[in-house]
Amino acid sequence: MSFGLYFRMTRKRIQIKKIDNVAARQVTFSKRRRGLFKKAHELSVLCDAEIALIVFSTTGKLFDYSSASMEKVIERRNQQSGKGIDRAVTSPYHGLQVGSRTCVMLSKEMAEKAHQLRQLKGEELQGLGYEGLNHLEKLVEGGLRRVTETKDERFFKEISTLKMKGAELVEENQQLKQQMENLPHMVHVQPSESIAHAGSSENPIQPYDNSQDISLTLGRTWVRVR
Amino acid sequence: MSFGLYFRMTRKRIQIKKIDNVAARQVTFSKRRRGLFKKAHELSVLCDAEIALIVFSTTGKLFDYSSASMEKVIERRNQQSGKGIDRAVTSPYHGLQVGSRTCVMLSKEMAEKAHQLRQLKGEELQGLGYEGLNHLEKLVEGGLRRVTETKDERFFKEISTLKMKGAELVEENQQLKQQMENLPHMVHVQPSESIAHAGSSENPIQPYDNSQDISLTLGRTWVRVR
DNA sequence: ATCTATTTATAAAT
DNA sequence: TATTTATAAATAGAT
Repeated sequence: MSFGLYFRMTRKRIQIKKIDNVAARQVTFSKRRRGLFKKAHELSVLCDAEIALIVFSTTGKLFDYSSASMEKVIERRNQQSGKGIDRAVTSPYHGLQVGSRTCVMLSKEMAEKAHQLRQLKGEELQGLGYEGLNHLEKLVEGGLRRVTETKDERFFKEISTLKMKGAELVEENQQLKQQMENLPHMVHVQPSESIAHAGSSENPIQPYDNSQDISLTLGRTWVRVR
Repeated sequence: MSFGLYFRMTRKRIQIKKIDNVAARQVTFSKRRRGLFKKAHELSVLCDAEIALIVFSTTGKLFDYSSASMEKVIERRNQQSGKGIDRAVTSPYHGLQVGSRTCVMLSKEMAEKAHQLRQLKGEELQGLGYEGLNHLEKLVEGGLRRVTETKDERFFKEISTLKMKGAELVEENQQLKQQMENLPHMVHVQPSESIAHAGSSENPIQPYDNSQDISLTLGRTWVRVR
């Protein structure tokens, strides 16, 4: 047996996108389906979880697994995710006067606010009928839109600020270079690799104050400060 | 450090039985639940399978995943597992061999793809019922999400690139100032308000290439360049 | 949460 | 379809 005479291109990492080759797709489906069901079972046993898993192959074949009763799990989910139960109480606080505030009313209002807040986060939706859910959805969509807009505004603002600052620095550098170029060539200037710390104060050119820069986060791709 | 003085009993194989320790069980639940959902998603993408996965933790918390619409998958299963003769309804392509593609079929598929494309743009929605619209909505939402994510990634990348460029400029700036400081004070340097354009070339200090910087930028706590 | 030694899953070949 | 094997991914236990 010889080592390293040829390189195996096989058994490599794959990307998670639809497998084009039909045969390969079926093989993978078969293997991974087994793996998935095994993992589902293990999770249910190890952690005492209730699990329902339904898989349809491309060809329409059904595979399913449930730690208990499929119907029971599905029903439990239906209740939990707040479907079906349309309480007649879509607006329980109808008729309350805002002006006449007692402590009792305030605490009720507080509770209601908390409830609304949780609903905006997608919780406690059981009491909502179609109308209510639709209204809530519109509300959240609007919120999402505004959040995104705000975020984008800030991105753009930051970027344009940075561009300006960058341009200023470029200009200043050019000035400095220009000035050095125009100097009598008594001293030969070369780029220095290490930066002697300038503890100066009387220098006509103010040393750059980098006291804040220590805490500058440049994200993942941090600059190598040579 | 010494070798072989003790044997690690850790990270060993585990048996698939309910984990007694509550804390450990919760940790495992969290880890394995993530893994399970990931695998489910991968299977749906790789093999174009339709999947529904419902998990209830011991504490009663619901986690679910569906490659399409949960309700649709469940409904499809109800039909499939309940009756035996449901094939014709659920899969209109049943009986067609994938391999035997004629020109007619290809053109049909093409037309179908074009139709789907227009639906993704919000057109030609007449033929869709509740389930179809819901599925489409999920699809478009997912698309929106990915577009936003991609956009954000680029923003961040640009910002960090700009920060790097900025840091380099600052450094160069410092070096230049340092060098000037160390020069014999024959020439008095003062900051000029107007910038003479430096058309330099023989300068031993490489001029900063700002040809790209027009479209670049830099960070929030940016340096104050006086 | 983060780190790794190990186990487990699995892609490609057979 | 099952088996094999190199490699990638998941994860148990520790920190």
